[in-house]
Amino acid sequence: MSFQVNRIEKKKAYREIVEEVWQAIKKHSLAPGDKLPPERELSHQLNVGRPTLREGLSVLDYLGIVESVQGGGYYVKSVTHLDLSAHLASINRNVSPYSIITARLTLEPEVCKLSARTRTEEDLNTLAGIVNQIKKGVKQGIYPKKEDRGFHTAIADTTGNPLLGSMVKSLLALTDQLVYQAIQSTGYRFDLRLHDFQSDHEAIFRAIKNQDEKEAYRAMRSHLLRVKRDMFSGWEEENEHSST
Amino acid sequence: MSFQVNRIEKKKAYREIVEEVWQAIKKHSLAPGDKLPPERELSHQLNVGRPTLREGLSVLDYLGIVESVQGGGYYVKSVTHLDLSAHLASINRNVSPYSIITARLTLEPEVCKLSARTRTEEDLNTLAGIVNQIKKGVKQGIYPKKEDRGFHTAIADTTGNPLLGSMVKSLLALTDQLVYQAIQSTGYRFDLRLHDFQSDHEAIFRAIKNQDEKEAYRAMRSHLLRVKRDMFSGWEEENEHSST
DNA sequence: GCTAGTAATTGGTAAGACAACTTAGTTAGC
DNA sequence: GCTAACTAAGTTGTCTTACCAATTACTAGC
Repeated sequence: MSFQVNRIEKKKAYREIVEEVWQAIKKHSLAPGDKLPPERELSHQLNVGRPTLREGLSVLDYLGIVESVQGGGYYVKSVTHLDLSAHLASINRNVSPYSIITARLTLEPEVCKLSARTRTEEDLNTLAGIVNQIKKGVKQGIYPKKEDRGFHTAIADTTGNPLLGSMVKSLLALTDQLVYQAIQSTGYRFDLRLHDFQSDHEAIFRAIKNQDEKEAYRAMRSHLLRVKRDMFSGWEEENEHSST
Repeated sequence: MSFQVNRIEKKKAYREIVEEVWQAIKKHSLAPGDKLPPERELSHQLNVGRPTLREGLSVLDYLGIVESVQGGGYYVKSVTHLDLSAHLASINRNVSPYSIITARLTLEPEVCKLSARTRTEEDLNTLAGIVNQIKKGVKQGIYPKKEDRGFHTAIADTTGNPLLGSMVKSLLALTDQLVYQAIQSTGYRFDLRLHDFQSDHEAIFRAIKNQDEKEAYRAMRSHLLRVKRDMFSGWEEENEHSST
């Protein structure tokens, strides 16, 4: 056997473009909302042809990292994570509301438990703020959806694990998308009992604050079970079996 | 408020190409390993220019759904899930081996527990086959990596939940990638005690077979903890803190 | 079986027509 | 005078055709 050489991998140009732009965003050289240079200029800067540049930008566009508006330019979208699930759902028909809530039930209680162990005092402040905003919203009789999502993602972030954060966020994005679809196509209305909803969140927060792992797990699980119940109340429960 | 109209969305051509090809794969008109028509021909069939077609194919290539080899053609890769994590890792520096194993520890025991509840007799046969192959490999003193991965993904699949399957598979793909990187750059060698490794798998299988949810959780957790220990033995444990 | 040459195919570039948006300037109405 | 609506020119993304380079697959000849 001859000596081993590392395979020289000539990266495709479009991949380098994807990484280049992504890195610029990661390094905050490009902030959400920023405008990228025009195609003609950028292709010259990167020393690639315009069609090649467009291959890279198409990937970023498809992934939801940038947005192109004809005549306007390319704009950096605000992404805090790589949301793969969103377009997975648009293509994969096997993803049902039931499978989403089951996945959340599998993942989030454990994440919550981990959060109770790893959360810092600073994390606690963030969470407290969100819980307060939720309380305010509920008082006005509205469902503070944005804050709800924020609460769940904030917990995932307190674990300091980017993978867990990404997974939880993707599942939440999927939830939004599918629920929205259901409302659009069937007029289905998701009836949430706001009061329980709020006390659930407070219980979860309290457990994380007290670093009570067991209770954190239990509280999150019980919360999601309630959401699941509310989602499927009056619905055919056969969904359970068509969730392959 | 006036009547509601659906926004007329003029889809970008490349997006239609992505969905068209993806659908063909989903419908099994295109099986893994199949060769796509040449760019020029396909672009003619789809009635688009070649650079436009390439934008779509680039997305599919980046997502790992197809593979292009220069001079060879485009081939459909065998994807059972959308493996986004691989690219996430190549771009996101925050993903450390530690965060991967932590994510696995968070997710897989719960998945295993769920599997104990939902597995069918057929699933059991599949798992038994894999366990047997692992035993065979261990007997020969080799680490049956492929079978190991197969075991974990098979368990995820028995839950019947495509999201859980996708998440577990992505984490496994990430593991492979990062471990490979570590070996390449530092000469690091991952020393696994094969015997324990095998008995772990048998214990997990037994628990799932007996539908013992609690034991399934415990067995998987203990298995992953062992893997974690073996991975980091002799390594600076400070990794724990740089896993943001 | 091996090799060398040829065809097929992807990788990448260049230039241009077109469509949609932006901007600035102009006009109409108050 | 001031604002709002229209207009026209410039900017920018969208997509096409055409061309060459690099790599792989194939075939003929030995």
